[in-house]
Amino acid sequence: MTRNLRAWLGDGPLSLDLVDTRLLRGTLPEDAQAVRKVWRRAKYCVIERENDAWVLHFRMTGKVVLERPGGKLRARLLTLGTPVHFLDARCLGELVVLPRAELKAHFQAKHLGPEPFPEPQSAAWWEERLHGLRGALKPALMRQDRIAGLGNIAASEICFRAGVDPRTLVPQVQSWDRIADEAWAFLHEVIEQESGPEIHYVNEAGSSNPFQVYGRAGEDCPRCGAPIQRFLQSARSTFACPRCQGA
DNA sequence: ATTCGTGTTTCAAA
DNA sequence: GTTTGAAACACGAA
Repeated sequence: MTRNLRAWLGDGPLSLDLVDTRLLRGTLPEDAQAVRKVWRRAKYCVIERENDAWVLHFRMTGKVVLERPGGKLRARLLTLGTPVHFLDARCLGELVVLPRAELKAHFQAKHLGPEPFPEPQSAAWWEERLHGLRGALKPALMRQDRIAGLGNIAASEICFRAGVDPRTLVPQVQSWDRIADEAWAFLHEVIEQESGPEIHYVNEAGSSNPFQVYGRAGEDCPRCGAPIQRFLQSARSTFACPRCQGA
């Protein structure tokens, strides 16, 4: 979505047409300031204009699209060209407007860990990032203050691809090398997969499930055919293969 | 007809 | 310091 926004917004004047006021945190931005830069940090997308910055988060169901919205429209991003629609069925997403000068402090306050992508990281790096945690691996992978940007789906998929039981306690994890490789591979693949004009979420009507285990409880494991299990970890659904992952 | 569950984060409390 | 649970929200499915 950050790539799309960068292309769609260009570097001309940008204005906000706020449809649902709950989306906005902070005061209404000035009209028509030029876009300087569009970038991503963890799951936040940042649009820097001349004097301010818009920090977007899509939470569970938010997305930006170009085409006429089929979903709940919460805001429009207006450029000289085609408007960009911020859709969000549940409206848990947010658009934070703040002076550009406050951007650094804004992110520092979030205590986000380093990025696992696009630069690949080593086995030692993954182990070090989760060092000191005593709980299960999968919730640990989702700790944004340790490693930024992995969510519930990524955590399940990475554990599966690495052949590790998501309930393995972090101190007991052996295959950091597999985790390092498969985490990068998953992120790379899913970003390529989702590239295009619109993100399609798994639960939306008519969308297919591109994942190997997520959302596939009861289906056959793509590697060994055993039925995929679903269980809860920290109140989030985990999907795993009982045979491939010893789960 | 209620309850559940949901690509997330934050805050309080155990 | 680490881990868990609830809340913000809307809505289809169980």
